[in-house]
Amino acid sequence: MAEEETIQDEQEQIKQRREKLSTLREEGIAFPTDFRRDVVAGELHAEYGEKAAEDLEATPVRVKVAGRMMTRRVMGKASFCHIQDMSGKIQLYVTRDVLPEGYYNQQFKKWDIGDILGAEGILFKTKTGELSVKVDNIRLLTKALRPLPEKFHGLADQETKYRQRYLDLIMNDVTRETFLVRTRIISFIREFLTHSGFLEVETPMMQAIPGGATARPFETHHNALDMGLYLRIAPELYLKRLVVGGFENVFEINRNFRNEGLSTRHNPEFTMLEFYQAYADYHDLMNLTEDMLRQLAKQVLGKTKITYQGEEYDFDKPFTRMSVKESILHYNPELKPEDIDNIDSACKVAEGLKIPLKDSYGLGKIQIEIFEKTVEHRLMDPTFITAYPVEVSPLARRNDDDPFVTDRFEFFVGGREIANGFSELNDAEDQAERFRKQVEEKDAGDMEAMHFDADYITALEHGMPPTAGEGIGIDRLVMLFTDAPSIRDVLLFPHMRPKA
RNA sequence: GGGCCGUUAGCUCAGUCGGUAGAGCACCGGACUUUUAAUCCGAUGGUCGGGCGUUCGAAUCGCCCACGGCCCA
Repeated sequence: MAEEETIQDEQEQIKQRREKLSTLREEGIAFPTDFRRDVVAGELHAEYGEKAAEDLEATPVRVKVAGRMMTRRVMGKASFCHIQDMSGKIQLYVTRDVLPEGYYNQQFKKWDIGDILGAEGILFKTKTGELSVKVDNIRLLTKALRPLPEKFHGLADQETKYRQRYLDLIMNDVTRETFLVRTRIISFIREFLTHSGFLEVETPMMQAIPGGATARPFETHHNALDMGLYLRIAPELYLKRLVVGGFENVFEINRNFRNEGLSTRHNPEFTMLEFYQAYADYHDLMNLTEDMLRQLAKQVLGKTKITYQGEEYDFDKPFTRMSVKESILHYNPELKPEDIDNIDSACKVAEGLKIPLKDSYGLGKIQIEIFEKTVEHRLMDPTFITAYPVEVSPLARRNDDDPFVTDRFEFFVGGREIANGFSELNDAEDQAERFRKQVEEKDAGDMEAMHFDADYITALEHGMPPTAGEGIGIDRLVMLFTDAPSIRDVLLFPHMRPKA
């Protein structure tokens, strides 16, 4: 059966390449490991790209390069090819007469596009001025058995780009650049927070009680302990335990898991930055966020006007700040404050907007439904929305002047939520009461409602200093900065259904 | 979950009214010592996503399924 599949799988080109490999095996070591390069393509272009042909001739530079052969143009006794390494491409000029007798025809010409080569030679410029290596020693380091996608159109099929990301990375510069930017963003944030006095930590990915967010968790099982465990939906409660423990400023950049549907904005596992700062409040975090994102744009993209899907967002001008209620009234000018101030009129507004309501919804939840329906997608330039109702903020500190809302904000760009932060609820008794409310909702059938985490309450009872905390969705931030329409474009290996 | 679109050679794509499947690139053979989508000559390559049905005959029409994309909930 397996044999049958193999035969089916064997395309003509793969067969030919297997035969070439078989010959290589007979001739010696088919997969050598002893070649060492001394430079990568990007360094060569940076250092010698601007040099005149005469200068390169006057002081010969000898280099060893390696990479995947991406193109080849054979013209009788001479050939050009490009090899690609992590930093870019460099052209090789290979001629028959400087190689050992028979090597050019019997070896080099039998290699295929996609094979991985090591080459040694002198830098020079071609007639058209392209920096190239005049090769006098070249070896096949790895035989590729499968052909690459077509050189001109590259790899366009979305599904293959996601399922075989390595092909996408080989063929598409834009894809490579996207993931380089992703890494630069994460590096910048790590350095920014570290330099601001935050300590990077790691907290459990497997939790007995999944806390810190309202979402359905993945469940797993620990065999030796014979107990159920959950993949975390957020690190929040553990990070705040660390604040109780005296690690006053901490951050973690790591994966969260949520057992929900997939979309252009949702992947079951996604990367989150969470950070906590003691002796600070949510205003301090809004300021920090604004500062960090502005610097991030400058440093990573070299500009503060970001183009996303044809729209431009300015990170240079001060970010807008308004409350949930203000934003609802601002984007629904026909509404008066009293229309959303009590549950009966708010229900009418929601019904007018065709928002399905549940009996369990209080005024706060209804306001948020109205906000999500009429405001969220219109928050284009960077905007902080503040004063979220207590009802939808079970871990946030109650506002001193208006106990209906919390000292909380969310941050939006391009109509999408990027961050969520608040002054932390460090009143253990209030927190216990909020957990009880959540458990009631869970018992009433809300699969996303929180568990009661007694251990966390105990931690709070030991005293957590006044603290503000925030989470930033790294994937959505990367989407924004790389102009990616789907979260799958910024995840190296996005979740896919099994193919067959 | 619903709607729309897509799935044809290794890759990128055509395929008319239902009548035995096409191109470019890649690959194979040949020519060629500054090419860069190299060029020129010649040849090979197909489970048309899967299944069922309609039909003398299906890549094409119908139904079901799978996977993907976009939009909506």
